[in-house]
Amino acid sequence: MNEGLHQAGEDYLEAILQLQKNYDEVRSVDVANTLGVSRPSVNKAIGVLKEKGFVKQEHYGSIKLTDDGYNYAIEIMQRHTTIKRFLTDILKVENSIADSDACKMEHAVSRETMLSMTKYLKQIMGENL
Amino acid sequence: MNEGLHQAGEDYLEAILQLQKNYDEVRSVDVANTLGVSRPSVNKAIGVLKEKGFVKQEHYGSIKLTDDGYNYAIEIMQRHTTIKRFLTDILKVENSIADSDACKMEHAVSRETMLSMTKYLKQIMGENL
DNA sequence: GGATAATGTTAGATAAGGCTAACAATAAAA
DNA sequence: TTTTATTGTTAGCCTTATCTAACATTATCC
Repeated sequence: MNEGLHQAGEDYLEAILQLQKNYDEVRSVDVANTLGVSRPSVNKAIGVLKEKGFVKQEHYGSIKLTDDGYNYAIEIMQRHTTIKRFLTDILKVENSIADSDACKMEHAVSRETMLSMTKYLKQIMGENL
Repeated sequence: MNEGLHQAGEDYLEAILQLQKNYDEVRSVDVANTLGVSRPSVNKAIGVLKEKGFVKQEHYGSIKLTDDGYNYAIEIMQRHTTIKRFLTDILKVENSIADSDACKMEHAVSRETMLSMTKYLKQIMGENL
């Protein structure tokens, strides 16, 4: 239980967090649309996330993050935000490319590097952050 | 033919390039040891790379990169080098972490971002590059 | 040069992550 | 409140990437 997830699992958590912020119920069809996968794929993925204790869902019910799932999702989202900001503000990468790169990089970067990146960003951008 | 590869395929090409630089014959057992996978896994992966025209190998013979494979491998290696240098020299990430992060990031970053990163690195590091 | 070791290959299994088709349950509309 | 549409679930298949076990081939070493 509660091991780390790979890219796919993290993407699901992140999508659920986003939807949870905008709507009071997270439906699996919305997760499917957000991620561009089929409903059965969501179903299977949610099953795994349930087993690992990141998500809860009753039969035919809506999807909810557990505390662990929420914390995990928040971390991924922060990574995304930080990396994207780094790419746009420091490296001057165009917005949409920065976003899609951040999507992939957020799963590849260690905690140590994330910390260094955050520190650097603060140091360079200062008030403009 | 000659489509792009995913992480695994790129890792194989990169390993082959490295071995090719250090030894005159690239054997699949060495690729296996380099990447920490089994010989059959290498065998199968090489089969795919052959189909895609990145590698050639005769039955029971040694592994060689095609021109396409070489160019591809060089690009991956350059990404690795650039990202690692960025992490160590700009973000001050510790060497071994920078290396393992670069290993993963090299497959996740767009050409555009690589260009920006290279430019930034030159600009900041100047002569010390 | 023949025994032994190392390497390459094949076959078949497993796991993750995706899909479609079909059915079940719920929600929406008439 | 039926009918219809949408959504959730299940079953079964595909692909990728890995593995082990077994066998084939090549190298190495007396």
